[in-house]
Amino acid sequence: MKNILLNAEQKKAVNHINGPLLVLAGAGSGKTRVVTMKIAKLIEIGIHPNKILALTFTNKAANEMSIRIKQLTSKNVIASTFHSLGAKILRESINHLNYSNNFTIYDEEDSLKLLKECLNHLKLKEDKAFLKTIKYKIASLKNDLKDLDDLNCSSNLNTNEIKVFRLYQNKLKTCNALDFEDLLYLSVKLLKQNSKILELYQNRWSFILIDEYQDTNFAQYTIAKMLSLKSQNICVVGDPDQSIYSWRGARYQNILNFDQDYTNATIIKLDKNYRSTPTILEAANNLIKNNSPRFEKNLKSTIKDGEKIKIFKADTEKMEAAFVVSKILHYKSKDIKSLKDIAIFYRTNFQSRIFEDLLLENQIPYIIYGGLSFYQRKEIKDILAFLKLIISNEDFLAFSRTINIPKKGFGKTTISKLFLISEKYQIPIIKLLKQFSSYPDIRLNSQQKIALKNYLKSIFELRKMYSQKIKLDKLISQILIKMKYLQYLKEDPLSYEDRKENINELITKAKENNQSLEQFLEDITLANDKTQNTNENSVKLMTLHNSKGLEFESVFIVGLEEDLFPHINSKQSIEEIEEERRLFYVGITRAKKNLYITHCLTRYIFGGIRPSIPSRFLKELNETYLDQQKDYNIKSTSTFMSTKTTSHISFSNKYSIGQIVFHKTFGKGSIKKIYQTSLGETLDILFEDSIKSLVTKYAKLKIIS
DNA sequence: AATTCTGCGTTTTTT
DNA sequence: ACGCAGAATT
Repeated sequence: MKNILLNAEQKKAVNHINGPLLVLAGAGSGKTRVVTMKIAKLIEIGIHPNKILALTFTNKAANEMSIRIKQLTSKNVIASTFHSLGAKILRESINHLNYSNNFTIYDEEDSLKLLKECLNHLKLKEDKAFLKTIKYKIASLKNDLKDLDDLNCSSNLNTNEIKVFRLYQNKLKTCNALDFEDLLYLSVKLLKQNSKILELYQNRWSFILIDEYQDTNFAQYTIAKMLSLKSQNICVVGDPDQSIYSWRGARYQNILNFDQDYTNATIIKLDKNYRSTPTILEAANNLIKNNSPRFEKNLKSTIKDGEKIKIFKADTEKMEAAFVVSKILHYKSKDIKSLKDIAIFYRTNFQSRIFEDLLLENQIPYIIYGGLSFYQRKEIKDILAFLKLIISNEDFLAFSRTINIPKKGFGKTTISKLFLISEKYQIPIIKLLKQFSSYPDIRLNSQQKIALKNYLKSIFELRKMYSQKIKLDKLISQILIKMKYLQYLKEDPLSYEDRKENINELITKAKENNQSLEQFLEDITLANDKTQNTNENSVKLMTLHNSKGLEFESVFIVGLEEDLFPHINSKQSIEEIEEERRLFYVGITRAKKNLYITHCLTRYIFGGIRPSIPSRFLKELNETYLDQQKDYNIKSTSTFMSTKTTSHISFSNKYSIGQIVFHKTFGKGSIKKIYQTSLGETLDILFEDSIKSLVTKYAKLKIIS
């Protein structure tokens, strides 16, 4: 054990074996290190790896932890999110709750669609605001473990909302599906209801470690509590000042009350920061003091002081991006920093676009973390829906998504009616349709009848192939053929190339997959792999929320404007403002050496230019740590501003063979062939490892030489 | 009843 | 600028 690399407090935490332990760890104090080293220690003293359960908040964190533990001990330890843990427990044991073990998991979009179906069913207006509220309320009730049966007295739901909740829960069951919250809610229900099962899991994991404990909600807190009740070996690590998920039910009180929840708890504070310069850290400490009451920390840097924090006031969001990109170009051109050490953080996803444009113009590789995930794309979800139908008779949403692909006269009304009939007879939707002629209330026109028969025929052919153990990637290719999916995509030529490319990527991922189809689908729903390409040496773009747990040499936090950050929807209460402030605190403390903070005087938003007021948080940063940037290298900006205009200039002779072009995902490539297709001018381009055919009017290309 | 058209409102953060 | 829900059209 390389305890030598740990300080006294860290060692204490690592060497604490039995009994509840709370590690209050400030930003950059090496908390994840402590968790991984502690696990290594447990294995070293002879605890079987299977007995250890490490819980994290994101899949990325879970994966990283597994990898680090593997490196340290060459053993596999289960590191997962609470949601994956829930899925695992329920997959094994949900039959005790009268559910089927082969349930599917509905993501946010699916769950909203089902909720819409409920409103329809109850003849309630499909009002967007209402939909959002009810979704939020249902999620909150589940996260707070409120029982559906005593809703009337305890909840703030009106009678209509209660009806919707009931119906929604019923429909989920009809579809043999669970939503995200169910994974936690039903896990608790199961563990509470069945002491044998509880004991089974208590015995399975006798050491539980939880990272980012300040972000646990009541359901997660309860799962942890129940599972560790017997062994009492629970170690939680976190920082109340980094609690940024209260809108998802997180309660930072969980970490503050730990010593009351677990008697004999040992508390260890880590207050040495190994990440940031004193300037950055002091500024962050100062800022967070505006929140009260807090658990006072005295986080001290261990590094020699560094540059001041650079503040830049831009006229427009374009200038803001230009400033950031000019700084990055500066670092790049002088080889001062590698691109992978640079990150840009923003409050909302839509802010990323302008940075993307400018980075692309300047041939700076970048990766966006988060945003619309690959698996949330329409075409991917379509294919996944077909896959779901291969293994499910019940999944109504999968049916509803696919029945009209390609268009065959099935509209919303007909589809909803079919669902109601299937509910009425309590027969799974696919089974019902297979013999629709024996149900007089299924009224279809002759075109629909033929189309439905063909659709089902294809589904059953696919099922047959599946039962004959066809490879997953081949199965997807078969879906494309049988369902005429690519032809369907061509109906929208503007998006065709992109979507086809995404499907190819899905096929590639399927090829690498060695697990069951069920597991593949579950992983995709829960794991939400959002990384787009693998170029390590690229600038990272992400929301502040996504930045938690990461660190970078140089960080740009952009858009420090009232109503954007703090966000306009988070200004109702002091609590919300304080959470926004914690979010800023998280962002600041990600920076190791250089921190830039920018804001604009005007911003183009909702299709119009609006004046922006500097964020209140800027005033909360102590002047002594700041350096106002007056100007920046305009020269480089104007260059790329002009290239932007030239890129709009005409097409005919724009490209020639042998030219080098740059593409966001594929990188640099040379043009091998130019020809016309039905979609217009098309180029075959040789990229690093492959030749791609790209249609010039759709693919974003930049000519390099 | 489905598809096509059009004008309106919309954008917080994520498992 | 975009998507989506109602209106107009088939």
